[in-house]
Amino acid sequence: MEQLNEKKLTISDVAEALGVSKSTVSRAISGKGRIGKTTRERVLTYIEKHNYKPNVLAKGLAQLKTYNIGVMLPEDYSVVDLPFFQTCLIGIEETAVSMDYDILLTMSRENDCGQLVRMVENHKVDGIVLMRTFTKDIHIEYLKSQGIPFVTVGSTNDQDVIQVDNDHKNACRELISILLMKKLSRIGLIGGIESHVVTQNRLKGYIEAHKEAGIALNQDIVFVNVEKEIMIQRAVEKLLQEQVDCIACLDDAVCMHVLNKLRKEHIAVPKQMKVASFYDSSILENNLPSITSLSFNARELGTVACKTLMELIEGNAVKQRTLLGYEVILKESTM
Amino acid sequence: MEQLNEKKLTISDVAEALGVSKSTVSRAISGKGRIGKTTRERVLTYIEKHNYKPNVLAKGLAQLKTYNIGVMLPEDYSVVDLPFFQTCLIGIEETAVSMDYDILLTMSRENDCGQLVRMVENHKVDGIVLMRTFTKDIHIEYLKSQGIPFVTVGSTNDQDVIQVDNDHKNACRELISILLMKKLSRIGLIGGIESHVVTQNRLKGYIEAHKEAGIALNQDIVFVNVEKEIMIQRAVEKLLQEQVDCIACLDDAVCMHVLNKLRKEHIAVPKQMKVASFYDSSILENNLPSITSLSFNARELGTVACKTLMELIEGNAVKQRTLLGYEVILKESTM
DNA sequence: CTGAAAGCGCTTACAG
DNA sequence: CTGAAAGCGCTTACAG
Repeated sequence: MEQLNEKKLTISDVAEALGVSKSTVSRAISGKGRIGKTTRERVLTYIEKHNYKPNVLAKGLAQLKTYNIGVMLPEDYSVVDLPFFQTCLIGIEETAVSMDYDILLTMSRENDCGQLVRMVENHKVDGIVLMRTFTKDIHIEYLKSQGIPFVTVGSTNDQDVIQVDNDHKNACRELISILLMKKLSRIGLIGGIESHVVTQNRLKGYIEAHKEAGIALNQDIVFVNVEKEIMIQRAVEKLLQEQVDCIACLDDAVCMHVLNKLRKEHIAVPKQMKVASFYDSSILENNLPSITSLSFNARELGTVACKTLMELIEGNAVKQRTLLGYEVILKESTM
Repeated sequence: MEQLNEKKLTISDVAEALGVSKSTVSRAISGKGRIGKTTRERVLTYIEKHNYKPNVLAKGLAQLKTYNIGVMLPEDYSVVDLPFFQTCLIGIEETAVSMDYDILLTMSRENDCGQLVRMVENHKVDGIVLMRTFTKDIHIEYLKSQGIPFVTVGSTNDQDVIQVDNDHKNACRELISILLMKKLSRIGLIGGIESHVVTQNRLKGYIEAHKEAGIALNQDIVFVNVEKEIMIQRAVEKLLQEQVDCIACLDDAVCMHVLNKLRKEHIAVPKQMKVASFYDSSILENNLPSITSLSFNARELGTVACKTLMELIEGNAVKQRTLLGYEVILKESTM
């Protein structure tokens, strides 16, 4: 590490110093091609000692690879979602690094894939992870048109897209089933953006759980596309009028607002109203009472997404859709 | 955009199609070197029409540049800090992209600079932005030893390090001064990690404000290194015993806990106790009462940091330290 | 098992 | 103003 100002070693330097050809050095390092065991070890010892590191750029140029994967992070996500993306990103990064890849980060907005186009056209990445999906997704359209390897974190209905997601439908179904079994037969739903595939999957789970329990669905207690505080408050008011037993929130931001509203109305949780959330961000962590919720392993999601992308880049076959598990965490708010 | 499966154009293809040399094409694109106006336009029109994009890898290899900057994000930050880093990152990204650079993202832990070393040794970046600094910072040590361009977001006492930060000392001084002028002469302080330079700067501001107001400092109402909930609760108890007029929190996570504790103790804010925070994350956004706090422009911070790094990479002189502004936002909690 | 050579797609002195 | 050539640091058929 003392090599301040010392010029970086190249493969030629190593070859010259050892009296072998560049090809030999290259083979010793990559492990590809036939090479004598002793030669190999001489090279390895030398580069170890002199801290030679190949220039990934040059390597990439020769192989027409970049050893970068692009990660598209939504630019506009809220505090609630941040920990999820952060943790997922850690999973991606760890996996990438373990395969000697790096992460090229870029931000996306729903209707602008300029950054994505730029990254692809500039030949800066070998593949891409899309961290969010829309029902009509121009990013996906573009990537498909280019034939570049990519996977999405989160589901799409597009059968051609390689995707990795938590099993939101079954997670939801299970949580709602449990609540229904607790004799909470009127479970209100608040939150979620309808154009997000995940919202649709959660709704499916909600519906299935009711079907399984033989309980009729009541559309009047389902409030989708409700995200702003005022709208949430109104939704809660209506749910109170409808005398639901429990309010299930599509995410923690919504849940937070629901809890605030209930506090204002002097409705005690869980005594007078049960509450559950389909998400478990750290934002609700310290709430009293503690909140029953679904829990997902974001890091694992990142890991699996990245591994899948790697397979894709290397031309291996992968599952078109990978669904990861979930946990139902029962806490005070539904006791 | 219809070029699915069509092979990427290279500079040779363009040269051949136009009956000129590769050098000419290169010059037309880069704008470097003498070139005839008409030739130049012919080339530009052609590449525009056929959507030719230079291979940045090859360009980089020829120039020994990568057109990437590395951004080190702390891996372990909390919900409170996330929006800050996120917004700052957006500023960095926008600036980088505008200069045709990309962001190589990596995570750091306090005592592990493995990822950083990897990124540098693999020749993957032309410069680096460190998103967080420590008083004794191995990342900084390493980068200095390598002589690679880098800037830090956040302050260091190291005079050799190019740094960009908000003026936390003066921000703090001004907020505390205002509070002191409001006849709140006993202002307790809670939170902050002493080894962070920012904490030291905030403390300096706190001290200066007292000096200017001619009010004696009282060490008994200053609680640094208090981060966990239980410790914060104890600190609040002690501050209540000491009968302070106001509690100033080093950040919003701490403030959140302070507010919870006060609520538990049935102390009304602001009636019985004023509260202020040195930070304005969105986490406290919806609090009632609204919380007086300092406000910083994270995006601008990112922009300036990135611009500074660019100058550095291009070998231009830059200010060793750039201090950006702040706002004091007075709200209900100190009324 | 090893080497010489061509090539990846660009840039940049050097001639002309 | 333009071109031929060398070079950036690697990889990889092709010979031997």
